Amino acid sequence: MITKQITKINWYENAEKIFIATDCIIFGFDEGILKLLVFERLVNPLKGELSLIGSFVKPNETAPQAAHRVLKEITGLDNIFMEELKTYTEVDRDSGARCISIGQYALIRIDEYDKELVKKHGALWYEVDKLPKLVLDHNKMVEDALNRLRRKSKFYPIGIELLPKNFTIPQLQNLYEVIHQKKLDSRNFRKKLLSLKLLIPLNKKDMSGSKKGAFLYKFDYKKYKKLEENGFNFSLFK
Amino acid sequence: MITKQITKINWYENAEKIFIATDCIIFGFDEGILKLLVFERLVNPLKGELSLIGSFVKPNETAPQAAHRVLKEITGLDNIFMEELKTYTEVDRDSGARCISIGQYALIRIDEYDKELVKKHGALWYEVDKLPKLVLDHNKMVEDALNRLRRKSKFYPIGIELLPKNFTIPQLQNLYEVIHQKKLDSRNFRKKLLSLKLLIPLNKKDMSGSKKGAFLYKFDYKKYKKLEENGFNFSLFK
DNA sequence: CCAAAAGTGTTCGTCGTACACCCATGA
DNA sequence: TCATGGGTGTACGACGAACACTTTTGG
Repeated sequence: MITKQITKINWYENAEKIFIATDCIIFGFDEGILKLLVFERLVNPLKGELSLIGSFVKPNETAPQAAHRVLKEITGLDNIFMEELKTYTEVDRDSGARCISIGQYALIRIDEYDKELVKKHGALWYEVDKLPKLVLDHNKMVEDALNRLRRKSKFYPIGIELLPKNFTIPQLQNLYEVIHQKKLDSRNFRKKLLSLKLLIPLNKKDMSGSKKGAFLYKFDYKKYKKLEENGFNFSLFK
Repeated sequence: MITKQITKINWYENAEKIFIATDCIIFGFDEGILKLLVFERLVNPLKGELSLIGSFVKPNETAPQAAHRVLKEITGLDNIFMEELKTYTEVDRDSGARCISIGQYALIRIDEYDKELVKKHGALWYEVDKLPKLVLDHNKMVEDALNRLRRKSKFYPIGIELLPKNFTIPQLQNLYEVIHQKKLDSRNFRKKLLSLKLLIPLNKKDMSGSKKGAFLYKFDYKKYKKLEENGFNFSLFK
């Protein structure tokens, strides 16, 4: 027993600990434009430079917990859609110290977040295709997250997370067109979408987008979940 | 400048370093069975128990480098297909110390690895559906990796990495049937596969699987790469 | 000669795609 | 009344799915 304990101590003593951070790639969809929430650093190091919102992972929390903690702090939102992207482990990615980062991308509903809080923390929305230089490897993280968003939204209804809970079909089409940088035929889009029977009609119109107004729907998450378990693919175009 | 330096030091001093490991979920395909390479621990801690093959990430290497290092050590192989799966960051996942792990799954060609080396390191192949209890959260890692393999192999030709470089169409079909736990129609499978024009015929037969023998092919990686850049999906069934 | 796996074509239905007009409304 | 975006139907082609028999050869 004593031997085992000693060996165990040696086992860990042979290794070196490393700083571990998590960075959030936060997307929002505002007036037909895909945007990213970045952060003007209020403190050193790198004060004044732009970066993703991140944090060290603390000894008593998991990486997702750390990410949700900072997201809550800055947007006021719980229950944000967030998913691990990948780790960034280059030896010299952070000149200050050896530090690996777990990239996590988040999709937030632009009508829900706390605008005061965001402003207070020096966070700003940038259009994804007009991004400034960010610190360290953060631009690469954004690029990776965009690719993931594009690929994943082809087969999973994660785009819905970027729209208000009640949304119209033209809004969703517009979102898909922006994400995939491609015009879609509205008749085919609508037909395919409705054939999935995953939208619950609210029989109310949203009048903000046009004079005629467009019917509002909400997504049937429960039904989708059941379908997904049987290998169903949510795909709206090829 | 001095101020900045001091602030910077404080920035990192507020954080705590953590042990960081990487674990490899190594799949192989042998005689129609999907297998996993596990490791009987030769040293403490947990001597004698079964685990995935892993290592701490050293101060001077990235996580993929660490994974390739241990894979080379144990199988003798370079250039193994390997991809990050996800991180495992539960606070108490390792009772010995706070330690997060980056799971990476690997696909190896069962005809290529160094059997002597593997034996020497106490590594053993287990059928994936007859897995024993592994240490820590390693069974969860395997489950996650299997799900990834199933999903990803539907749209990307990663299954090829599990077959010898020269393989037959029935071999590939068999692999797909095993991965996706589903019988496929050989006529439709063959037709679809050949229509992609991604197999280079070798005009040689493999006689090991039947009396008649089956023609050998190799995969046209170059051609696939070009197609993939244009959004092409390698998919052999629904 | 026979068992066992490899290889080959056709039919049918579904789904993706292309395409043009009317509707409702606020200004 | 007109400009703007919302909503609807049809025809065609491609592709996935179902399905049965012949070929080869080692034993």
